[in-house]
Amino acid sequence: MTVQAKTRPSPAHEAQKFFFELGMVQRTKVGARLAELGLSFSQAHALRILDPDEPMPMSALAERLFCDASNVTGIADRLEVRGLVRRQSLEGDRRVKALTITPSGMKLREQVMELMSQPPDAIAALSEADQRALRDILARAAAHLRPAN
Amino acid sequence: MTVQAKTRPSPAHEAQKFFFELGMVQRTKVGARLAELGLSFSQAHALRILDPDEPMPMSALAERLFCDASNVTGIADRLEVRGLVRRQSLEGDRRVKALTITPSGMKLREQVMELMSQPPDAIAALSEADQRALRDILARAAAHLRPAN
DNA sequence: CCCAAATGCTTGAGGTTGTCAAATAACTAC
DNA sequence: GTAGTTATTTGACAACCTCAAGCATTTGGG
Repeated sequence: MTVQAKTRPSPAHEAQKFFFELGMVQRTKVGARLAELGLSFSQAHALRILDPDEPMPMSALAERLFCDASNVTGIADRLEVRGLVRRQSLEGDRRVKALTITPSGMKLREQVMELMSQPPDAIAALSEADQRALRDILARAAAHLRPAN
Repeated sequence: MTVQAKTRPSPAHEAQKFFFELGMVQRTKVGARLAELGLSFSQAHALRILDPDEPMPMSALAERLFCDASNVTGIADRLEVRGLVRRQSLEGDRRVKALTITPSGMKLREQVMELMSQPPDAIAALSEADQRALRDILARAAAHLRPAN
């Protein structure tokens, strides 16, 4: 009998491999399209997170971006210079500066949303049934993100 | 009748949203674990791509990393300084420098493989059936990556 | 054979992201 | 009101990334 080098990877492990591969390709494709809009990935992601109707404190944005608050300063700077976003001291607590999207920022945000919510070709090429099943499974997985951690 | 603001997003669009969310969380978690090993994401990914048995030209690595060749110079530099990797001029064409993993690099590579192929908690928490279905669907999706593009 | 063009890598300039520690300003509680 | 917290900023530093230019080597045509 031949040597079995390793036990066969679990379904979750194999899923992870494909997941990573798809994510990597998508990230670079999206990155290229964003560059055409003059946006970095982080800038675009920030623009996407900001609520058009509700100014968001920079610390809250940092949390959503999973990064240090000092990092948000730079990102906000670059967005503000381009007139996409405005810093607005919160009344009641002038320490916190909330970010609002300008009309010009809203226009760009639309394009970013469109671009980044587009599924990768590899997923768009799946059958209707697969797409539906994928959505449902990922929805269940994403649900596990909230409660535990 | 009420105004229907937008048409309901397609399954693929919704799947993409969850996909992105899961990927984002996983990336930061893995990034933190890699930092403990003293590796950046790019360095770890490079280490993972390198074939332990077959020296890989730097240009080939650049292609796999979806980045400019000049970028690989820096990444290889940092890996080489730490003794994880060695540059080796290819005999037959001394222009190309192929990267080989050192024994010390192999040890670290093992840990990186272990770490990065671990599925995120959110996926590990799925039922066996879901994990299997997810793997199969993603495998079909990933298959679309090769031929077309 | 020899020179021009192509190829693989490196270098340098310039920009973004990211972290940490320290500074500043503003609030809160005693 | 003073001491301690909290939100943002600043500065120092490192990694990543791209582009253009440079260097060495190889290749191909005359």
